[in-house]
Amino acid sequence: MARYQAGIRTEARIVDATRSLLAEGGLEATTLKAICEEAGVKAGSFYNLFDSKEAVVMRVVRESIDAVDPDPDGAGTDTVDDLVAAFIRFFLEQPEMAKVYVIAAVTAEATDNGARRRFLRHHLRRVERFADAMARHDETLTPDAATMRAEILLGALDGLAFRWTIDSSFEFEKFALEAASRLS
Amino acid sequence: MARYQAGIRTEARIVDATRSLLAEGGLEATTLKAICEEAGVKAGSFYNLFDSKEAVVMRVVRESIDAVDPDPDGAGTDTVDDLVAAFIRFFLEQPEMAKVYVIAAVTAEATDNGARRRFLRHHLRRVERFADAMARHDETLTPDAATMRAEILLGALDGLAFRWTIDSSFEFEKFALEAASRLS
DNA sequence: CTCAAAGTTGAGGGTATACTCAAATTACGG
DNA sequence: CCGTAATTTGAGTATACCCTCAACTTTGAG
Repeated sequence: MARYQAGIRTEARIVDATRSLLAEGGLEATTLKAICEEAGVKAGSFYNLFDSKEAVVMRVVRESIDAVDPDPDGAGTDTVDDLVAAFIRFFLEQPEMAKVYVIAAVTAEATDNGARRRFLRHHLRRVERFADAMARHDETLTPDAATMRAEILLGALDGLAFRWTIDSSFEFEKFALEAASRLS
Repeated sequence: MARYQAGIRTEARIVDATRSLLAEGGLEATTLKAICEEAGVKAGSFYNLFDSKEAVVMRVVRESIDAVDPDPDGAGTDTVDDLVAAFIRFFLEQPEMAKVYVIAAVTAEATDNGARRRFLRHHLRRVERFADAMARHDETLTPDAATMRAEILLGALDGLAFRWTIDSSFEFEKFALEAASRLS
């Protein structure tokens, strides 16, 4: 038998609650208790719909990243500038979410539940997107050279974003754009 | 009355135990219980010598970073290459410690106990070291331009190191050196 | 309607954490 | 030695967390 509408609505409320808590107070504020209270649901209901707290957190983070994708359909029409702008937008518009992403990625290494591999896959896809855009713009670029440039540019963007998380007065956008112009 | 030798030795044992645990299993393995067991000390003794678990962890991380400084006395003789090499060395030789540094820096933002400011101060000092070394090498560089270059280079190094923490097969050193040559 | 499956409840299990403190013990200058 | 202050003990406190489960209610297709 198919799912009931009630369950689907509850799931949506839990996801919304998680997103709201993550955006406002980061991972620290996003306890199971808080999620359930915000969603108006008891713990048992949560575990009827999700395997773990981590599952819903990862889902929200993933959705947030996808939401700023300049080319969600993978049509191959995005430029490096588009991609850099999307990256900057993610960090400026959703700083707490970005921090959760960083923390989750770093700590995922300890727990071998496949989270690390997911992060890596996501990163590699992003590298590929950047490299493709670079190759489209400069046809003399070999694939390997494009990949290297993409890794370094993404590294710089990640590092500057990290820099900004520990000092919100850092002019992240300015430095990120400068880094992009030097590295693409 | 002055400190007893016993207390000084106990403090050293606790620091050693913490360093060993951090290096082997990261923050996750470094619980108060584990520290006390490894050091052969009860919890009460620990709190007679340290204000908190965080205090000893931060001390060990700081000492580890200082241990690879190419110019500990600040004589102003270090080159950009020296600084980059020291950075790479810290991550390659003490990967768990590096991860602890990253996690602590990211999560420090939530807790306002001054940890964030310490990280920022440390970063700014490093930026200054890089910028000075750049300015010494190229005297036409204005201080502002040198600072910007230093921030971007350090951002790239941080980002590539982060990249490496989620995939140990990533050729961190190769990419870091390439980034340094493109950005300095 | 019926009734099986989907969804919900909510108290509490299990576990881990950092940290405290009054009392006992030890170090060591005088 | 003596006495004081440094050190150590270790059982506990306080707390927070994620998650479970058996009983109950609601849904909606046939």
